Amino acid sequence: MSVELPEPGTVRPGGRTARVRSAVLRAAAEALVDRGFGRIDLPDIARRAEVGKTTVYRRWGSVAGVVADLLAEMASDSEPRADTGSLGGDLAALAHLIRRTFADPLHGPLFKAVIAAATCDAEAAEALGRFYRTRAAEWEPCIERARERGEVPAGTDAAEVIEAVSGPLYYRLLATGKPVDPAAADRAAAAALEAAAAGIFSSTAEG
Amino acid sequence: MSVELPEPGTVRPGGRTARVRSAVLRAAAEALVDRGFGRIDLPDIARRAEVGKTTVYRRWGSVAGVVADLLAEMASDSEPRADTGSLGGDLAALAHLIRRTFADPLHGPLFKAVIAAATCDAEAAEALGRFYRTRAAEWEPCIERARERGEVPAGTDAAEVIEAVSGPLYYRLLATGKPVDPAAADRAAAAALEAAAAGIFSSTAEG
DNA sequence: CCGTAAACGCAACTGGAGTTCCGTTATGAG
DNA sequence: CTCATAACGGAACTCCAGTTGCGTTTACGG
Repeated sequence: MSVELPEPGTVRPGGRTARVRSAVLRAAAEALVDRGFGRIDLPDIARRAEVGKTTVYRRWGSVAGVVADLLAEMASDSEPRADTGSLGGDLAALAHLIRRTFADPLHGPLFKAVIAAATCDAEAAEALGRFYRTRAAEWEPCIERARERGEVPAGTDAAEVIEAVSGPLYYRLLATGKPVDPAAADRAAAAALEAAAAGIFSSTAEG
Repeated sequence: MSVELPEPGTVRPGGRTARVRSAVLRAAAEALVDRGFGRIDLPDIARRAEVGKTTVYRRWGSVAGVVADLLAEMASDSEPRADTGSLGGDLAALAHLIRRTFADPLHGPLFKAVIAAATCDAEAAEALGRFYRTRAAEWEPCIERARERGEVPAGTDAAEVIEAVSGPLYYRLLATGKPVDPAAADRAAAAALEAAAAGIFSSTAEG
């Protein structure tokens, strides 16, 4: 008697269904870049994707839903982490990766859109959280190697270090509007390194 | 021959005009809190404010416009800065001020809404930038006093220090979705202090 | 207190976002 | 290859956000 309603696209995910999905995600990225999150709607995306708008409403339901799916797609091709031989070098690499992403004419607007979507929609927020957990796990070995080298104390929390590097750059992008330039990236990395070395991010540190 | 078009509300800013403005801003804040930036529109705000929707369209034009004005209003009642006698104490006070703001059932959602508006609308972005410049100027004396006490080197940039404290907290709120708890606030303040003391935010520091 | 015009607000209109219905295409199991 | 049905797409519909026109209220200068 239970009525099962599987999400459209989950039972027959191949062929046309897959083509439609990739067309919609590509169209959404394009629309986000040249109009911004606040100025697009599903008919807009459907037109660009050359797909029936009914389909987009049925499978994604809202712009935020499409963005959440787009984000899941982006998470799958994760950037490789650095391995420069020192924590300072690795953190600088991370900071500059973030900076370059923001400066990129494609990915910059996309990231702002994704953050905007996350503030409006729980599903998008969840997708964004997953994305950053994945990213943090990817870079965790850098901190582990630094611990082995004795650059940071045992018990240093990798996620905290990454947060300290990323935070100021995101703050610039989203809050103050100041440019996220190379100098800002260097400072963020250097500050995080200094704090990590001092044991600020170590759980076994002074209470 | 030049056609002047003053913004509505600028020529006769008193009496009814002022009442309408405060009613609209109050209604907008209420709507933002219990529906979120992505789910409100101007007719919604006009209904809550018991004001003609024509008026709201004429004076503010869009939800982002209302949010920008709301932000300007919020900036005017600026929080007082701390003066605990040590930079560590002052930065911790700042971090906890931010944390309490995010946790506040009124201001928390409001801040997320404001950031979302800034990603969608240039005017809102500009208003947000002004807000943070004001906030940074307000707290700048803390760093100045720290320099006099010899806690940080000369040439330490106050805005950079504030950015280092605030950034990780905003990153949690907007990107990872991890809770902005007291421990996170303490870490952010401690990390910024460590980096500042090491001269990372000093313009005269090692090149 | 009066008069001008700034600002408001009602009502009627319009365009398009979001929904529903149903016929068509084509996936994937057998 | 065949068939059941998942998924798509056109078309028609509804509803309301956003706009316009115009009459009413009222701030504020004199």
